[in-house]
Amino acid sequence: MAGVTLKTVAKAVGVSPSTVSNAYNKPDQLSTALRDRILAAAHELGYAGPDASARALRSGKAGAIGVLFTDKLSYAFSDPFAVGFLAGLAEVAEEFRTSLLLMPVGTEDTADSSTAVQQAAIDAAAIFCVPYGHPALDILAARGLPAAATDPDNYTDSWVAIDEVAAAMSLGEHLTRLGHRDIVVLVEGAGAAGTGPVEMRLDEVLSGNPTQRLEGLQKAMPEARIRLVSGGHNAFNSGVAGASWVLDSQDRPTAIVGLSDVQALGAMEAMRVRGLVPGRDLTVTGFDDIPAAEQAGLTTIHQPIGEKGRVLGRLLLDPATTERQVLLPTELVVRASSGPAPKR
Amino acid sequence: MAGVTLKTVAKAVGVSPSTVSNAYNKPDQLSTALRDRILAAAHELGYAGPDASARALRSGKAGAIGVLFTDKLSYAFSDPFAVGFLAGLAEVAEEFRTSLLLMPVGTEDTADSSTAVQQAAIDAAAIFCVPYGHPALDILAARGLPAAATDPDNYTDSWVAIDEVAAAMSLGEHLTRLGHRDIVVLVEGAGAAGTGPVEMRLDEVLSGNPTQRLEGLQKAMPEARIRLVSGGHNAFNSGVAGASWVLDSQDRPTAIVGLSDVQALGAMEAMRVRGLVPGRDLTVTGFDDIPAAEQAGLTTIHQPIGEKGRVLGRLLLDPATTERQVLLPTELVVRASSGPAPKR
DNA sequence: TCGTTCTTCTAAATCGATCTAGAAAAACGA
DNA sequence: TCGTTTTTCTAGATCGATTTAGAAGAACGA
Repeated sequence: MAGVTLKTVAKAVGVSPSTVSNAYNKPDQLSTALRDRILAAAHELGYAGPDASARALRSGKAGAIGVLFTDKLSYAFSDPFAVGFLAGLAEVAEEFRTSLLLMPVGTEDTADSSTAVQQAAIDAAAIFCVPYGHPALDILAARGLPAAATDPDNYTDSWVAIDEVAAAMSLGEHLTRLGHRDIVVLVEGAGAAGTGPVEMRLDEVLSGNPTQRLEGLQKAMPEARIRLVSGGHNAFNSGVAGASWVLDSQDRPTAIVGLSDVQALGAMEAMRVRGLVPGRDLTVTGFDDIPAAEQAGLTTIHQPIGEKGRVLGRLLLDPATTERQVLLPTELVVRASSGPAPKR
Repeated sequence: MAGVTLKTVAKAVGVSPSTVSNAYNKPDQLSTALRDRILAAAHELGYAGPDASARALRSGKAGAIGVLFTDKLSYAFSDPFAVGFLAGLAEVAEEFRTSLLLMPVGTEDTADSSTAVQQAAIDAAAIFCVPYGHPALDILAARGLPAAATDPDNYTDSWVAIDEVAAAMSLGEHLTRLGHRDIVVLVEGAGAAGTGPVEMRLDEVLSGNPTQRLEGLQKAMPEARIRLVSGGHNAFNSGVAGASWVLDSQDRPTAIVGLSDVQALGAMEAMRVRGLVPGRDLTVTGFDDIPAAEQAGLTTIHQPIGEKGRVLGRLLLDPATTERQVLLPTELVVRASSGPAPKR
């Protein structure tokens, strides 16, 4: 069973290894009769076709693109935004007969993160929300693989993104129009588990999307008091925790802005538990417009999540795509969760 | 930049290729001084470390496990059950420093499905809800890779599953107790897109989970009239479509049983649109207990979704795991969507 | 001082295919 | 019939590393 290679088959049939290889890869390079004979012999010997690693080595094509995540891989699947993005990417990958290799790169640890990125047999890499300066990016760069990112501030010049600042501004303007002058922003915190929600300073916020979204908010609400609170990493529960902490404090804002929809949905849940109605008692807004946002009636910034994945896929796989940098449109979607600030 | 290999580095430093290889893989096989010199030279030359394909070929380890899906890859991400399973699998994969290679295998087309399964450089395969007899499984078998499945009736003797029949029976008994004698089961249909919902015969239902769940239902409800309806593949929209068709028909059942939660949730949506209240006007039940089921108040069969992935991961990666076949527990979770059948 | 054991390093084989260049045979045109 | 093209097949180099067995030198104990 084991140890059956091209050579074994070649010897059995009485042809050269090259011919057997051709039987699999270039059917028009040999007569049909011989090809059938080879395939039959291969089947009989239990030969499963050319070895993947060997083929990858020789031909230089791995038939897979890697997807880099900062977070643990398990988070990736719990985050609807990531899931939507992956679905889009997968669609294009399928089209090009390419598999998707998911690679967690850890948050900061160089030694660990390197292994996956270094050892992976891939043709190209999709960089999904990995902050600038992450060690894995250097490793990737060293490999010289084509890469495309979901942020313009990444090391590669291929990316698909949205205008985060402008999007956040339109949200900020919406809040301003509604009269909000005192808001709390739920951000993703570095905070270790168990420490509970904490108030953060602007400079503590990691780079990437969050910073730009904050920047946009501040620009659009220059007169507002903006506080930052983190309930943990980017997840529903963190939103619940962060918002609960805010709601139970002596100093409630008039609006809670989740920097992602999942956090905002968590905030809505925290309100529900306390008998508060989003949009009436307190305004809650999100970011991204994941499917659940619509059902929950969450005011948020819509961005074409699946399309982001699809465009990135084409950036990596489709030679016909000449554009290297794609900016997708966003739109403020006003739903029931936002309402006028109560008079003071 | 390109063409920098182990040899290049070796020549530059003036050592043998083996030594450079050891510098990366067996640091204790050479002096620290030399190792540093090698690594420095490598960095300077822009060498990104041992080539993944070559390493995989020589050492026989790809550092990845493949995940086989029947459906299109993009569906995998839209299905909460799949997502939960993947999250669990990913957790274990991470632990073992292994990446996940997602491989769609198409529904039936041999030629197409083979490519991914054949070309993938993987150490083992996770077979996720791929029906028995699927051509990709034969290809996989021929490769002689370790494999584990989410169904006991698959070709490999490693699997993690639930007792589908028993689980379905407990659901059937629940419905019987509530007085239901006329039910419609929403099944996944082969139906091409655009054909609209159709009534199906039992023998038209594909093998695997669905058949067993139906079997359990029938066993527990011998006197009931059980009809099968398909609104398409396994998705929310299909549930909406199938249920709408049923609700608008002249011959409404007293209960709609989704063979998966997403279908059941679709059915609830179809009811909502029509002003019907699940549990009062009509009973709706699901299967799997995905997160959304709890929020929606859906009566369903709970199964440990994430754990299923974790166990499968250990089956494939953890040499310490001796068990080959794991049966996970299930539980009927009664929520608001099921209620007594109206008196006739 | 001499054999013995470590440590450090290397030569050459090997993993399993694909590719290039070209030979042998068959088909073709005039 | 003879050169020319096309079809069919092959030899041998090559992709880039890892591995095995062992050499050279250093350290060690008695």
